[in-house]
Amino acid sequence: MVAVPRLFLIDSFGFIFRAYHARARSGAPPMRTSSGISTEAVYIFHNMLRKLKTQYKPEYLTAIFESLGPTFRDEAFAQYKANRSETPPDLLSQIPWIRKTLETLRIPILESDRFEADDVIGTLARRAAARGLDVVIVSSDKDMLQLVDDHTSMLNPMKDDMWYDASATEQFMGVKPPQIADLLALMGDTVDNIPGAPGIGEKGARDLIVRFGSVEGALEHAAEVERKTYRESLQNNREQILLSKKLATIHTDVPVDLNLEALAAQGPDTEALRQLYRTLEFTSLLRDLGPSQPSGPRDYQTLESAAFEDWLIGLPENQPLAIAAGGGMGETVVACCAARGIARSCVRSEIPERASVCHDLKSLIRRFGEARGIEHDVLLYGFLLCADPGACDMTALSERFLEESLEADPASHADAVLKLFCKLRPEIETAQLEQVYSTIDLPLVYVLARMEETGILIDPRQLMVLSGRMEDEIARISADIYELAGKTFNINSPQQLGKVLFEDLKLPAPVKYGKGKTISTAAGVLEELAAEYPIAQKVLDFRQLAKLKGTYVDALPALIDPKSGRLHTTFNQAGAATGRLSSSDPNLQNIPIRTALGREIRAAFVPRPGWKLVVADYSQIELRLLAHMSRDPVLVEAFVNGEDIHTRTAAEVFGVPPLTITPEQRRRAKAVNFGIVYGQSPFGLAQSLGIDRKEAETYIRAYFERYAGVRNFIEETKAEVRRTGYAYSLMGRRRPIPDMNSRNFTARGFAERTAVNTPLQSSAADMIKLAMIRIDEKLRSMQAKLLLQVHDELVFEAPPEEVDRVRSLAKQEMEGVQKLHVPLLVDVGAGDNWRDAK
DNA sequence: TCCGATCCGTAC
DNA sequence: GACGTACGGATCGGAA
Repeated sequence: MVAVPRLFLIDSFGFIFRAYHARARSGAPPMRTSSGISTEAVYIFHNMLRKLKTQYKPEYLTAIFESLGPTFRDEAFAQYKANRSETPPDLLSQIPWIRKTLETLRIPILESDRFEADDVIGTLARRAAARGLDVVIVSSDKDMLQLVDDHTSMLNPMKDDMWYDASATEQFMGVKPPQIADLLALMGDTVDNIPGAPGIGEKGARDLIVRFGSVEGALEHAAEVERKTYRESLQNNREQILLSKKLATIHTDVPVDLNLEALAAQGPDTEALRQLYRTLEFTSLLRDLGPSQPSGPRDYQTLESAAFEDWLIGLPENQPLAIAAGGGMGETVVACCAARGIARSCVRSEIPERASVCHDLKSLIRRFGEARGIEHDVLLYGFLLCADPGACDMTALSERFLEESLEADPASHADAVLKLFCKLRPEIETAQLEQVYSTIDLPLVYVLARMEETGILIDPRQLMVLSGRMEDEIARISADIYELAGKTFNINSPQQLGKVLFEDLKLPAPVKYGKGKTISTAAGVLEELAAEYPIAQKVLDFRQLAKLKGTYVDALPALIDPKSGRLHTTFNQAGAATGRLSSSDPNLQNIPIRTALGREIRAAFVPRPGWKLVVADYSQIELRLLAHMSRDPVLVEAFVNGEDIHTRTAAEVFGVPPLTITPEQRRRAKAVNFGIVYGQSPFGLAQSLGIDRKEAETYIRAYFERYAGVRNFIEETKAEVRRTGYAYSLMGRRRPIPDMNSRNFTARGFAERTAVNTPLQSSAADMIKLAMIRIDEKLRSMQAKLLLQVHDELVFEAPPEEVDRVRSLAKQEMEGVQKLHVPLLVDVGAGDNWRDAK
């Protein structure tokens, strides 16, 4: 006997909903990638599909969806089965991935924006059966069983691949398949919002349908029903019951075509599948696929200038052109990629105006002076999506998003840049990150490029003098330490130092040993010993001097660019997970300020001769953002009234009038405020204040009693991040926080603190970036220059006649950058060096 | 000889 | 274990 070909009809949303809710009910934490994409439903759905294909080898199959295009998000999908609780965002966000999965598995999607999936399935089932096919409905919805007949069966993948033919259906439901709508009409279905007959449950409904054959039969013979509640329910709810049957009945005659050729089973697109697994971090599936083909551009030519130019000119108008630069500064190779696999390279010293896509626009601008036409920077795209500073160089982006290792030549780079653009740009749009990109990150590139190019002047002679003095002091302190230790050793080696202090000299070792083999000699440990053991204080003094000398006093002069005579840092826009900038080579965001010696170093940062440095810094920006986001009345009031926030906190926590607050009380309140922003624990606060945990606990308790709005904000923020997997800034920048549901106590605690801190730090970062863009715009018509950004501070250089304008411009733009529920305050100062300008 | 891990300390 | 975000210097030990 020749087997009849089979058509599998997959009830996609029904399966997805049930799979998702089964997991949610189980209380298991949601499955996410390290970048925060929810993947649980995708994974389950994918596995179901794969099993379906391998186990049953259907000749034809298709996945039915409810609706078409982007509207399904807002309308059809959200309202799918009105009684279902609102679609959780982490399920909604998986729908595009599920569709992508179907595409890569080459399973055709059928959807209709006008008819319910049930009706489409019903209609297709009947039409296929009429053409002599066997139909298998893949669903976990018992409503579907009404479609079962001699040619149509149902497979429930949620229930261990239970098969339902006509007899199994009758056994399972207690009625024949055509009677299932009748059964549901009486018993109702809360999930599908079918009211049913009040007072008649599953058992009663089954008995009635078996006895009378149908809803209509039961209604007609209602008077014969012995049980009073049933009888009256039938008699009194006639309309509702008939409506229920209408709702429960699946239509088999909606106008959809059955195009069998389009539904023929095909093998998956293996390369796309590999990429998908990579993105979704389905590592075991990835392994099953085996190794990928290495891929550079297939068509790669090196051209002479003229031919290269001709090629560029010949490219279609709106085709994206990716660019990458290679070679040393002397011989610069520019490679362009116009379409996948097609790259041309040429030795040139400028960026073609035609180029529109790159990786790290700022470095191109620094290198070539200009890069006019570039609108897309895949470095920034990648970072906006994953907020992982370690994942955004070309190598990491290729690994992470393209599933391939990157080859070294510029043409392969250009090729990969284009591929990344094609992949990341749509993700930026679906993640609603386009706004942040176009209003903040992209325009900031040009501002930062100018700042780096300008650089800042330091006075090396001042530092040389300082270096000599420190050298002497270090020698003296070293001698003292060796004297006290009774031998010489390398004080810079924590290992040797620990042995000397805690083994040779037998100082009381810290309770907490270092994680590894060494005993901690950290400052906190030494501080506790300093009062009793002079050597501990000496080591602290040594450390401070050695640190400042090595890291700043001696290092900075060596980094002066001989061409400009200035220091040119690199600002990394993808350097901090919160969206803050980072600075390196040299890092000018950690120049000392706290100690007198440190301030000496700061004093070596000077304006060009005759000019002034102007410094503008936000006062308490993160606490103000906390006030804004939490709307805590006490915190808001304090800022609105322009109070000293730490004094006010002290007054609240200690329960006394602000005027009676002692400096020590204020100090403690300040630590509490810091702790709040960083997600404090009693232990951390105790540590930072040198008090015991109990006392720290009483402060925290008192704080949250007085600032209940802050406590609510913290709890709500954590809940939100737990639910969505992301922390967001006010501007919509996001950071995946994957560990909120970790079973690992430490990892979860860390995630929770990050979840609270990130919205504050990210929003502050976005705000100062926006202010920089606006200020830079106005500075274009002036001589003054923006030189540095240090998270909440901007440093300018201005000729004397522009100092006042720069001061007021900075203050105005920074304070007015964003309207909050509390005022923003910016302090401005000017002076002959960085220390004195503050 | 180089490179990464570790410890430590600087900034906001 | 324990308070967020970075960068970098010095040491140390293993790999090349």
